[in-house]
Amino acid sequence: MKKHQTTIVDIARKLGISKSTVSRALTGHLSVHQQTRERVLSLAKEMDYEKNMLSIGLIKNSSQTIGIIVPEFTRSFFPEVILGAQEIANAAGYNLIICQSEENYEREVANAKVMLLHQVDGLMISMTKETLNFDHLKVFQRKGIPIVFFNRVCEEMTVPKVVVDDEEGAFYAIQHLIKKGKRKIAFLNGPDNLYVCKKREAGYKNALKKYKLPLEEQLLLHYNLNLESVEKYVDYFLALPEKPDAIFAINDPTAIEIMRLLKKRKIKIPEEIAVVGFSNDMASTLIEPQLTTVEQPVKKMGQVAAQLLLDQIKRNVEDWKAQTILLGTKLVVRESS
Amino acid sequence: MKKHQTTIVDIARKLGISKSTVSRALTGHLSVHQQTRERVLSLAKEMDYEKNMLSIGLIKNSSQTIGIIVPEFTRSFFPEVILGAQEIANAAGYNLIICQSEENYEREVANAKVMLLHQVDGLMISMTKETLNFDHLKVFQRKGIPIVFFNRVCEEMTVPKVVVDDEEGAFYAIQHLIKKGKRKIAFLNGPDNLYVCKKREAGYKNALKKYKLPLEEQLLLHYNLNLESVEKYVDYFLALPEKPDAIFAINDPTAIEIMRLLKKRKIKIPEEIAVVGFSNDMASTLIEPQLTTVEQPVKKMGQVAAQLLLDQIKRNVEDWKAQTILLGTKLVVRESS
DNA sequence: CTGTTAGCGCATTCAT
DNA sequence: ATGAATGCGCTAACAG
Repeated sequence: MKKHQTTIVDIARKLGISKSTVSRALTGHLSVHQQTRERVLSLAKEMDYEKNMLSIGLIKNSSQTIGIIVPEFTRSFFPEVILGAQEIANAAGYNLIICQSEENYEREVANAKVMLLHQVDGLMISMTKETLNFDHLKVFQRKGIPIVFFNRVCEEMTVPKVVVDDEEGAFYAIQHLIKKGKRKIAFLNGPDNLYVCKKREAGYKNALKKYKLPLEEQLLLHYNLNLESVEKYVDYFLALPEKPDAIFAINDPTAIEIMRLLKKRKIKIPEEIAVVGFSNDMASTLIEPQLTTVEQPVKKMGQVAAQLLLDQIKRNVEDWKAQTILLGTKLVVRESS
Repeated sequence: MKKHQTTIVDIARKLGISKSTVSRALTGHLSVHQQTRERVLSLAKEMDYEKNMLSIGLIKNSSQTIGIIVPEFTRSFFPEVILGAQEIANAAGYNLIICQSEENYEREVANAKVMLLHQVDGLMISMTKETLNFDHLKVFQRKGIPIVFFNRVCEEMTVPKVVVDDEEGAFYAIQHLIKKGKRKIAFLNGPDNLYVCKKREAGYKNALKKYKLPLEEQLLLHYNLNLESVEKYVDYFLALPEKPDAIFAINDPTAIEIMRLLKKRKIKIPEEIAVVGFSNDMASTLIEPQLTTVEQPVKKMGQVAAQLLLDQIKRNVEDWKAQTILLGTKLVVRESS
């Protein structure tokens, strides 16, 4: 049980003045006698006084917090996004409540509820891979609480979104492989309800088309992002009458797993099969051969999303703008291709 | 600007009843007419009503949130601790406010203030490597808000702490190297104001002593955990008249950096120099050779710390118990030793 | 079973 | 320059 916390009333009583004056002194109001102000400030410090944001939030109808919901943060991607968001939010006097949905729709719904309970002033979210119903997010719009999507965005909601230019990133990755002489380029994609997956698939197809390579169905596979199931897809590729000479993976963990499996099967990378990932995780320089991958401006994504959110927070609902920001990618060529 | 949010008064007015009844219906109080309850619940849903935790917190003198301050979470360690903490906290109806101090004392102080402002019911913290003054944390004790330290703990504060048994972990790591025939075992340690570093150093010394190996000053170095400076320590080791035949690193990132540098210098691992890390980061299986390291029960650390905190929250200040929990480690032998 | 009243900590408006 | 009064949204004690 928490103790009684020092309040402005406690300070007022000790000083024999009214709580209004204490409040004014504490908030830096001009019309307070210099001496009074000093007495208040010094006593406040002595009594370990801290403002109570709950009560201020109640008055201001604002908690000065921003909610962030991410699928996970055991990999480096989301933590870095959060880092960027925190930078911007803190500078504007906002704090973050972070929740992990753990790729679970029910948890995401629960998280959204938590955000509402805590009166967040805005929400940043990257959805789970299984989220198909968006009622839990539409509530925010109805309530006039702005939402910004990042990375995993919702197509059917017209709110600001921040994504990397996945299509372009994938295009350059495939183009790079083609220029390296690869002709049978497989793509182990993620689930096709995810926007990023659709976009990267579009980039993949565009590149094949531009270089007049056939789009072969058996080379374009979708999987559920569960690393344990990568093996069966790799084996499928290897069992094809004409093996692929390159594999493009939907993300770095997938690419790294593919490389591990190929190495286990004594297949030379990149000579026999080249591998390219997406996202430039820290791990991509640690493995051998080092992974060629598409770098995303991850921290910037957090910064941009947070800034968009802060902009919306200041505006009236009617003035909300639903832009989608595309952040550029960069192909980092290493040894795996 | 956020819209007006539906309140119990809005519901009460529409239904022509008092707000107390609405409140009772919403909190599941028994003494509410079945029909009234249903009308309230259905209208609440229709109007997107959500409770306002700010006002409840104000009444209950509790925000139902727990604060967590960590130095960073770009590496997998802290995120996983948080994962464990969140599991326990959520189950008990608490939410998390997470702040990163970014290894910066000033930020840590600012973070602590944020926690106070937001009326957290308890604080979990792993300090920055430069924190030497603890006034910003002692305030919590004075205010009756419990603190639990984990990983990077404060020796001079008598509060619950959760750490892995660093001494034992280091001991087994060194013992393992000795049994592999290594005799000149270097230790690249972190700053010696950190408790973990002291403990691992103790384990290192104990092992040498037990196996009657001399403690050589030039083989025991302290560095500031900034990976960029690892190179100069490695070069120092390599320039010794008698090179070490093994290097024990304070953590996995350090070990991995050491391996990178050794490989660059064409030194065979583990034949010429073995390397052992500490923490079993995800990356340790990705590099070649795979890293031998001391595994810590990271998620469990978060769970235990959160549970200790919840226990304290329930208690009166006088009944707080300051135990230090030691979590066991496990040596994971791989190819680097 | 329900309504009335008070109060959580604070900012703010209206007095003085 | 200061005090008194009001209200943010809600729960709870008290009164019917």
